[in-house]
Amino acid sequence: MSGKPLQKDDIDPQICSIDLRLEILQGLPFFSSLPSSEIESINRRFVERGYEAGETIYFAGDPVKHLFVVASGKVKLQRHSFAGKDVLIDLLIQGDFFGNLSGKQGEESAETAQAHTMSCVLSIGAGSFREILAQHPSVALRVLDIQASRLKTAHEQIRQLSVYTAEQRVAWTLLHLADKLGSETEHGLVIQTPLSRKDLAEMVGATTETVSRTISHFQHEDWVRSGRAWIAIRDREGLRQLLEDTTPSF
Amino acid sequence: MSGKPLQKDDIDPQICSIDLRLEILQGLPFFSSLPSSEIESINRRFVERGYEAGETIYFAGDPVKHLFVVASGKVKLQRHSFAGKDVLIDLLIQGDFFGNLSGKQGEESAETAQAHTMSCVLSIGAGSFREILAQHPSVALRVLDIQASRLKTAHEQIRQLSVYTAEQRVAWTLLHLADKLGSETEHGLVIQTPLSRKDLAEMVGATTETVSRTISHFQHEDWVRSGRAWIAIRDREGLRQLLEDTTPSF
DNA sequence: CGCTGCCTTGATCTTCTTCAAAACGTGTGG
DNA sequence: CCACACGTTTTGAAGAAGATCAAGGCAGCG
Repeated sequence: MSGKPLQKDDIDPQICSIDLRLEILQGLPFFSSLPSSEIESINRRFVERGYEAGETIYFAGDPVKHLFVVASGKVKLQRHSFAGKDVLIDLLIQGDFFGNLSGKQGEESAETAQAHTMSCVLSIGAGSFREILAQHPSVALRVLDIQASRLKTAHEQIRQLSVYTAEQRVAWTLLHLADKLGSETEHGLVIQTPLSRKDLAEMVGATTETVSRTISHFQHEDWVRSGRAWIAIRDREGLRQLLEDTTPSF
Repeated sequence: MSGKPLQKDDIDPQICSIDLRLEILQGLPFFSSLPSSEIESINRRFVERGYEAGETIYFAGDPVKHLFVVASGKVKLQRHSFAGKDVLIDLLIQGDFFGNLSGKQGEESAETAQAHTMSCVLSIGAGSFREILAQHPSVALRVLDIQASRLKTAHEQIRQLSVYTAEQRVAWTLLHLADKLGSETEHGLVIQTPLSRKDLAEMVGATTETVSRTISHFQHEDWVRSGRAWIAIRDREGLRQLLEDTTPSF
């Protein structure tokens, strides 16, 4: 066993370089159809900003006037409830957008956006983004597709919360995260982001204790390996079997 | 007490008249910005069809090639799990769209769409709808807004399932349905759709027994009045207080 | 008028939360 | 480099919420 299971996001202090910006914007699924000259002009309308891990980008209730795009790092969206019972709605990675997509200026966000790791985030005024969409229908259609697929994921999450046990939800969430963030290492398929028991608990709608017990169980079965804020999957099949008879494609 | 609490949807056998079609399409939030000549030409690209209550429009797993719009009646979207454990994801009313919004032809639906009451549904090929969107950016932007607001609702549902008790979820769902479908009658604010305990159970992620007990409780408090497949709300405040300290705006 | 399916109510059992305390890891200051 | 302190994680035991199993009641319909 050598070193930490999580690979450092080796990003310079200067995390928001111009080069990176252009590269990200070109790589965005919804801009990829545009000529690069057009992308460069769009690039000029974006503003970048770096965030420390844990720093808040905006709070639930704030009037949000911008659309944001994750250029590097990870951003989490969460909803709050009484007694600090938060829910982690989504974990966004490079290329994902969030914030105000709609025309309504100053709409209040229902979610808090927080940098989960050190991140670079691009932003553009909601109105400017709308102009781009109006000028480039192909972009609007791509954005629509992405929203549709997000809605699908959200619906699957609703189903999952409705019918699964806590253990099944943890298994499902780990498999989901592995698809999104997994990378092979000596420890197994490591989910490449620092993931505390609390984070996981807020994703599956359970307490940290329940998640801890569940992970312990998974470890005894040798399905996963885990430490402080990291998890690696060693046996996808084992986890998948927990969902047996219940898993559609998603 | 006179008659049934639910008002009949007084729609002729001929539920899909041409008049209705045009009226619906004009009333759609995303077409409202277009000149009526344009709407008439769009109208010609839609096909209508009536469904009996309980009839399936498409099954989960089917390749769906059309976008559908509810012209009259109610349509429910559900996801299935093992052992008949279904989840009622959404209840669509006049003007709501569903089906294949994306470009991908023949994409498999994750949901089953079923007529909850006798319904008239308009449909258009997914490709044709895309053409309309591409030609009319204003329409695309409106559709995008609607999707965004649906995503918001879905996220709120996720939060709710994560932190609320079954009783709170029932209360929340009733208030939500009252906003969407409520109409004042002598019995109170009646939710205008036949709503069985099973339907409610599938909406809140609980068993029919739990829902039944909860409704009984609410009735004893005189917050609601209910019978076979109908519910009326007599005291919004009572229900809302159950959500105390926990309710954001949504 | 009796059948069928929905709704209600009760008793028991499982799952998960809550409360509590100990073990562990990590970073800090001596 | 070690020791201490803090936050996270683990584990245990008790309790509550909800599911399940089971039976009886009621409404609508043939």
